[in-house]
Amino acid sequence: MARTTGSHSDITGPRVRDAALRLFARQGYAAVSMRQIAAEVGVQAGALYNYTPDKQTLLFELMRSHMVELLAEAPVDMSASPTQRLEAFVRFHIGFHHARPDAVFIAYMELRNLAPANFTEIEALRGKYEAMLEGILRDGARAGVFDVSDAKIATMAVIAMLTGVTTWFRAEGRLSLSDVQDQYWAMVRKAVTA
Amino acid sequence: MARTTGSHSDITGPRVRDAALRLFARQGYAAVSMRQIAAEVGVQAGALYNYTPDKQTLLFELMRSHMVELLAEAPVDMSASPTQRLEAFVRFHIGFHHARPDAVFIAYMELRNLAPANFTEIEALRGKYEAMLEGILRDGARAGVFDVSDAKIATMAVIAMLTGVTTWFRAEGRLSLSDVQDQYWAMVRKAVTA
DNA sequence: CTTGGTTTTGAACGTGCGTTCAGTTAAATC
DNA sequence: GATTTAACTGAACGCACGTTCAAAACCAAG
Repeated sequence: MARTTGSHSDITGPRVRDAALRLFARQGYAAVSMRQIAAEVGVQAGALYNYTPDKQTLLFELMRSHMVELLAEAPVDMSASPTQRLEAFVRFHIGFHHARPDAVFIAYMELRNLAPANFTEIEALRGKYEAMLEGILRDGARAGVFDVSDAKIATMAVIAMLTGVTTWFRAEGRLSLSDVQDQYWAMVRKAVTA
Repeated sequence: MARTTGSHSDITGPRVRDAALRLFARQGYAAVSMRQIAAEVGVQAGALYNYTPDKQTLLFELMRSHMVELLAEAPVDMSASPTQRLEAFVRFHIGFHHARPDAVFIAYMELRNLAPANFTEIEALRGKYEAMLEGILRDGARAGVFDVSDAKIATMAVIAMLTGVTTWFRAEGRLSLSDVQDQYWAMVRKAVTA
């Protein structure tokens, strides 16, 4: 057996995913060719097929790993109060998404380019994440500290609001990340508080 | 001069735009071919070029007419109180966007597929619309009825929240359009009120 | 029925697509 | 240094793309 360590694939593999992530986010999945990704990495198009069975799977894996990471890092502290849990969620969501603008863009924009089976799987992961927020809102409503007449609607409203940050916020600008987190938390808190 | 009335172009033109709107929204601009649009209309691909100089302009005109219509119909009543104006804006935004899900989808998802000059023009129109909301929030903050530490952030937050409705709301579901408008208005009101 | 302009067809253009694969290169092991 | 095998090249496959255009079809007016 030859070349098990120091293999180029340890380097090229991540570079393929990085290039695909960036290009898909900037131009859209359908508008990016395998040759473009290959050129970005510095190989020929054929070499990409050492790292993905096809273009569709490349997109799917990018989205899946993003969602898995999101779920793994989301704060879960059931001993905290609903208000504390909601604040942690809001700050986490903004911070996590801000650190991965390309992945966020893809996860929200390229759903329609997923093959049906892949779409189902990504949607299930997204559903889990939304359920975390919905649970917080329901617990708070039951405890009387939140006033949300429909937890599902409030969940969608808060997530849309938070995710929107990635469309305009740039850290070089007028505001710091924690400024933005503070202000969004203030708005969310007021919106749901009884 | 022959065939000035009863001309087919009066029929085919709108049908081309309708088909393009629907297909672009469902599959994305880059993933839709001119032949697909033509097939939907029932003509050959070449015939489309009687109605648009090229595919890019077809997308641009769809987006532009959507934004122009949005600006034309947005409520402007400077004699009303900031709270009343904000409520009218919230209800209008949800209602207008709900009636045009395909156009909304395109206007928010296909910006990156616009040629630079076209992008600039669409962004200018969007900026005008956002300025309407920002003006309401600033007026309310000046009058002391709103508490928004940064009107720009609040504008982006509210618009993202409202636009998110189109991603999940279907009128056949559990909730009516006015249910949704009521609940979003309740959340927005609480979020910005002093 | 003829005329004349509008609308559409159908074929063609060059280009780039995703993917495959035989062959080449290069590095780790013996 | 020979062997082994992972990694990559470069060419090719059939296909679909946006766009063009001469010719045909069509229809209202004269």
